[in-house]
Amino acid sequence: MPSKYEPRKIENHWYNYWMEHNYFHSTPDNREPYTIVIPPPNVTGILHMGHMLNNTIQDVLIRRARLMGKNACWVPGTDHASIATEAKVVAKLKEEGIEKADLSREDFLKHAGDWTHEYGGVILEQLKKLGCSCDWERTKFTLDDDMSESVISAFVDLFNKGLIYRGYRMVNWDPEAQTTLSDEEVIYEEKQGLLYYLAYKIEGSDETITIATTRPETILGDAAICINPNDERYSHLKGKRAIVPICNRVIPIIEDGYVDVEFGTGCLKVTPAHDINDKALGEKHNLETIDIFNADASLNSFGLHYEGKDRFVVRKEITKELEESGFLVKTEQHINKVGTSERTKAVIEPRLSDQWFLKMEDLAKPAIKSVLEDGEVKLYPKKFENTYRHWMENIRDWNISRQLWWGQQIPAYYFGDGQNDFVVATTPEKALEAAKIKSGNANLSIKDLRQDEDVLDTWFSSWLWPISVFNGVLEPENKEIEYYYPTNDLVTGPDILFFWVARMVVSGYEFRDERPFENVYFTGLVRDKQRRKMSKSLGNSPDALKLIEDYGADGVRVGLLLSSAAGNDLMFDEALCQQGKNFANKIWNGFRLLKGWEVEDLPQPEASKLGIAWYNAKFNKTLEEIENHFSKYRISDALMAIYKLVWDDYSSWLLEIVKPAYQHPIDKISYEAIIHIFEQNLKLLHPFMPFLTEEIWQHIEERSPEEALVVSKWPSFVKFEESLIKDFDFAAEVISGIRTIRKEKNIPMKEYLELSILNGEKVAKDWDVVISKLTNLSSISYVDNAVDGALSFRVKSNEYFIPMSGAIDVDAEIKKIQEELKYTKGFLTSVQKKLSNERFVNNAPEQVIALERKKQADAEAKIETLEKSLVSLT
RNA sequence: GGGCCCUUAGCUCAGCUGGUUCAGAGCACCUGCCUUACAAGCAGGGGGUCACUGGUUCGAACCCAGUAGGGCCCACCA
Repeated sequence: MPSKYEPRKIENHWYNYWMEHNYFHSTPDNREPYTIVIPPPNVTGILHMGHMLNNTIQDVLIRRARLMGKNACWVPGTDHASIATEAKVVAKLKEEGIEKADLSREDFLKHAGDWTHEYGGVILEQLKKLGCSCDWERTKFTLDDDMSESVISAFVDLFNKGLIYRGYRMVNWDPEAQTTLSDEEVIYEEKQGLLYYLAYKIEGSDETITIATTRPETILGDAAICINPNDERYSHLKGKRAIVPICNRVIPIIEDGYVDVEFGTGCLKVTPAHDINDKALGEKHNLETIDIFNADASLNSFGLHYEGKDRFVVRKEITKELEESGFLVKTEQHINKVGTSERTKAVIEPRLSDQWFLKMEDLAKPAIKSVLEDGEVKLYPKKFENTYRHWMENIRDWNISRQLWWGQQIPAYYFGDGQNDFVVATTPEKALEAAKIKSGNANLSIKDLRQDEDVLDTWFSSWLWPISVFNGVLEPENKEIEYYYPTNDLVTGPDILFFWVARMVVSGYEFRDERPFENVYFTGLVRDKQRRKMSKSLGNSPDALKLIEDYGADGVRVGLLLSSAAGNDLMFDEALCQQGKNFANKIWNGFRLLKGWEVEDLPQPEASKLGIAWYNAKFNKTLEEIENHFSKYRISDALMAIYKLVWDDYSSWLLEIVKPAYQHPIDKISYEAIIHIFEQNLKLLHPFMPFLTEEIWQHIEERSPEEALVVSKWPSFVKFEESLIKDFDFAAEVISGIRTIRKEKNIPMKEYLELSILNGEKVAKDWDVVISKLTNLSSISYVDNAVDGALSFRVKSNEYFIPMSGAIDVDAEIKKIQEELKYTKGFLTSVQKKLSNERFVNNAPEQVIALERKKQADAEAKIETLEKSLVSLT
């Protein structure tokens, strides 16, 4: 057996083994279900650190649930990610010299489908490398036929309920992807820009009026100049008209309290087509709306000689022209917030267009109540409830249409040119039926129907995910959905709280009248050591598969989990994976030790018996802690508790206690107990380190497939004697004291020491055998007086002596004791002060007072011991 | 502009209901060990005015107020 654990050799083997025996597959049965739906990654994405963290946590939860005898079901899948994927496909086609505009919708979808086939699902294969125990037979893709049908059916349902409407609104336009975006998909960034002061001539006079704008290129779409009615500087201009520079259009000067007299010059230009506020002003004052942009945000014919040029190019050029013709008064530095597309990074343009919206206000109500009042859905960490509340209570209608092809096409069918000449139906056939009725024209045919060109927002499919993966939209009463829904835990990043989590809660109540999940665990962002976000452009994101190669999947899992409290960002450092790998190796070697033992029918040494009894107590105490951590989703704390249990308590203490002398056999009773203990440890470790633990488990003895660790049983808590742990801790202090003396005096381990013990701390002497074994003592004796010519140390009020041949530095001993004495006296004083404070004695709970009394007694006893020693030394 | 959160050892973070010797853990660091499971290891050790100021309390890392610094979310001010 190699002395180093070699993960590469065994990981694939065990993953295949688990798959062959179908351990990850779940079907409804009598057991309690435990369900997680994966946050579906982009179908063409590759595994990054965020996925690794996120899915490791899910796997820990699901594997633990499986061990606890629940029917664990983890549904994997991918998301079609319409904007991102379509953008990638468009770019790829462009490279091949094909323009999207030259393709038919069908051809484009075929290209996109092929692309998805080629790259899609890579990420799922990578999850397998990480050890994720998903039920792969259930793998879903948000564009699968049944998933799409669910989406369409949900759309029709909401439309029929009057919750979906079509509206001509100002929306966020991504000129690069040439689609609208929801408000959530727009990211505002502060950018240093300029505030341009432009002078407009007043009609029929030489006077000018100066406005301030950040967007001089939009003057060609101006519909008015607006002043504050209370602003006396401009009151003489009321009712007059101004002339827009360059295009020389005459526009009214209007008044509105909206204008802030403090900002800029106190008057502004109104461009209803290109600003949401201006649009409101335009409607209020009945202004003309002049859209000067094309879909790609280049100027159209209203742009005159700038037609065809991008808005940012025009901004520069028009500034120059305005300057040359004297309209530009001045410019000022100005920081403004610029909206950019989450996906393409393009600067967003507000744009008026026909879009589909979902009314959110009423839908949000049960979702607000559920999370914030009833606690039916719990967020971890809790602080996200505030964010959730704020968004939900100020929710706005959701723009669900996208001007893309890659996605579910909106099931609206137009039969005429009028505003209302359309019907909504799940299929063209049904649409035709409806259209015949609505139009009153029984001769309509399918050919007369035009389906809406737009597709639905990707999130409009993923918000149904926990329901649709179990076909709960199309068949609301099927066995699967009734069994698995509501799911238990959701693990995801806080960045999609609004996009996805909140909307799933909404859809859960709308479509099933029930929460979609009980607990939401938000992971933090994975950052690099310098706290920078991991990103492709920075190149600071390590290659996930390479990490698994280098440290083993278990090592990486442990590394990621060790320092990632829920909701806290994780500063990733490969050293963490190294720690995980070291831990794996530690466990591996613990196993090698057991394997090397020869077992015989011998009487069990007292030390082993005690050690084992103690460890069992310690194990159960730790198990209690672990359960507590899990119940609060403190996954890294749970792991750390196991880490210390296995490394410190099991390896460093227990194994040393029971380890037989070199080339001696171990007694059978101890051996069997240790094997059992080791197996219990492996069970606790399994959710975190599935590969290593299964490998060892199967090496301990021959196991049938049913006996695999992955489907074994999580240890159940057994009551334990606290006193065992206390006694051990005391003994451990004594051992540590002796080791310190060995170290200070450079006494090799091989050399025997004698130990004399003075005094009466009521400590079980049983542990003497353990102390003796771990510190190599030739004898232990109890004495009534301090021992001369010995080094000493104290634990509580016990004093320990180790006689030394050769000179003892008495002065040093005295000094040491005096220091301890000083400290203890100081401590005693503080305790006494507390106890003599009447208000403390009267107000503090009895327990606390009793404890202080105990502290006092302990300190007094210790002082007595110390003083006696001093006397005997001097 | 509004809201939320954070500041504890060199680093990353626990510290749950104010009260156990409460000032902790892991890593890093220092010292000594190739001791026959493991140097990816063993044993031992150092290290913090709990951001600052004030208040409440018998008692504060923990509660309250303010100050400084950091972060996140939301919002249409040209």
